[in-house]
Amino acid sequence: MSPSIQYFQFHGFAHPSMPTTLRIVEVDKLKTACSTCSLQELCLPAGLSAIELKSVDELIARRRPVKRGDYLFRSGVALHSLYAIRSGFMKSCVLHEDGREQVAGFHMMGDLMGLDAIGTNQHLCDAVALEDSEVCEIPLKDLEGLSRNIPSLQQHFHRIMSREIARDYGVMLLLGSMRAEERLAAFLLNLSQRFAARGYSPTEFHLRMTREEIGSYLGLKLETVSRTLSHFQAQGLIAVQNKHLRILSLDNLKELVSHHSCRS
Amino acid sequence: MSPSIQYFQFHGFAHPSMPTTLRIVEVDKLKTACSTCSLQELCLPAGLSAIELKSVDELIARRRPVKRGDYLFRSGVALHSLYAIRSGFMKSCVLHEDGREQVAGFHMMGDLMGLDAIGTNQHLCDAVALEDSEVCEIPLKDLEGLSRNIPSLQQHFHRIMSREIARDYGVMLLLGSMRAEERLAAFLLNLSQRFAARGYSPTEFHLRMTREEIGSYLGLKLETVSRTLSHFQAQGLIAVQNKHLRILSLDNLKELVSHHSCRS
DNA sequence: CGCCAACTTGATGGCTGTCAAGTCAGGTGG
DNA sequence: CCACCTGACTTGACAGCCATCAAGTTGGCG
Repeated sequence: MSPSIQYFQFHGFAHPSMPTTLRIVEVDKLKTACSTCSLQELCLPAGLSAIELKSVDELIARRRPVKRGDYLFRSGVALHSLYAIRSGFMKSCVLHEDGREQVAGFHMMGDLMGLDAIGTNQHLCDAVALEDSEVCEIPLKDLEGLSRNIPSLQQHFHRIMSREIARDYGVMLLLGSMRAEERLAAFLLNLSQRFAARGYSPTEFHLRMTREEIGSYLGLKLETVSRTLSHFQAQGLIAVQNKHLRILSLDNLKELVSHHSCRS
Repeated sequence: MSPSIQYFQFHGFAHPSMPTTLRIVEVDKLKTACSTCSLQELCLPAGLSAIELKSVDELIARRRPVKRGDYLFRSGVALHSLYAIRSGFMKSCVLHEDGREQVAGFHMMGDLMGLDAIGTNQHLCDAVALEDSEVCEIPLKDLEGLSRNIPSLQQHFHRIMSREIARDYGVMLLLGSMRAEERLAAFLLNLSQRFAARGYSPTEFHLRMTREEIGSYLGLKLETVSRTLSHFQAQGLIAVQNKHLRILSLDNLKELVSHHSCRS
């Protein structure tokens, strides 16, 4: 699928088997830099000039693979870096004191994770890879330092944090005032949009998460998610088999979300 | 209650009846500056040195009164400034396309409003005063400029945005996995904490919002809010009469939130 | 082939939304 | 000062949506 060549070193990062002082520079190192990354328009460097982009390249401490099921970070640990997802798919889970757990979001390429931890310098949620992924590690201190010199970087960073707040407002609206069908329709449309923004099909994709994780995110039980998906399929809105999903009528789904019948 | 003296001018702001070039400096002008504001530990300038504080003073474009029921800003309008609440109580409402509306948060002294608008340069929610209030207007561009020169201001601004994200995660958890009683208990405890942090009684306060607004925020109907409050009262957890509320047992309320029986 | 997690589908019950009626508080005008 | 009115609130009866419990199916993997 996407090129999965392992680069030994990027910036200040050496392969474990190498002395840390030895830095191996790959011939095509630039291919892994922000300046040549296909996600640059979605990710942190969006809107920067070529020169500024080079500075951001230097910001990335290293790229780090995260295997499916592994934690990128855990709730409670100190914040070191933010993480930009380069490839793959992740979820973030908020933990309640009493063990209650809820999926707070699903994250894909170009998304920045760890923003919630800046406030306390301590991660407030777990980040788990739902498929083999790769992230770019961005030390917060370095980012703050650089954004003092590059106003457009500073602004874009603020924009990213603000967008996260706006996204949360949307989720709050969803959880607070929508019925099961509307929630699921909104969820599918959201995934559709985000895949489309990344150059994938907006109508056919793979659900990387389980029904239970979808339910947790939407405030529903997994049985309700399953039932509702079946219902959508019976109505001819989607075609779903296991984790493979095809949207047959984007319009009808959209109508479902805005044509809320009850729970005014 | 709080001193409600009207200062004609602060920085770059003149009373309408005065020529804008004339600046009247009040004798006790300093009393209205961040450097002498009692909220400084809660608000934007938290953690700054005395010198840095003076720079932040200059940041405040003006103070602006907002009467009960008035809008501080409306969804859709361009973002000019962030607003720090100096006194009073406000709500923010997200609007769904189809007219559905939900209270996204309640805000009191020291809170910063408008953070969700940075992403699009356009406000995404309405801000309405629930009682006569006063806000400090902070032009975003100026704030971004100053925070480039004062790292601790930059960090604190990031902290504030991050805290907002963390708060939203809490609300998502509440909306997604709690039952009506737990939601309301969590809501009352949250208010209690915030009042306490501002030097008010944590156990006795005035509910500035209607039952309907509480319900909207918590994803419940106003009848359910009313019933649950009555239920709490019958159990001896609170004493409520109209908008006056007294918490009789903080511990039992806390237990309610963490001792979730159902909806695992 | 067999096991297990993930999923589907059905039956039942409870929480909370909906509808309705009545009470209360605050403000206005006579 | 009181009657009146309106919006906010309370309380009750009922119903619907979704959680819960349960059983069965599917798919992936060793």
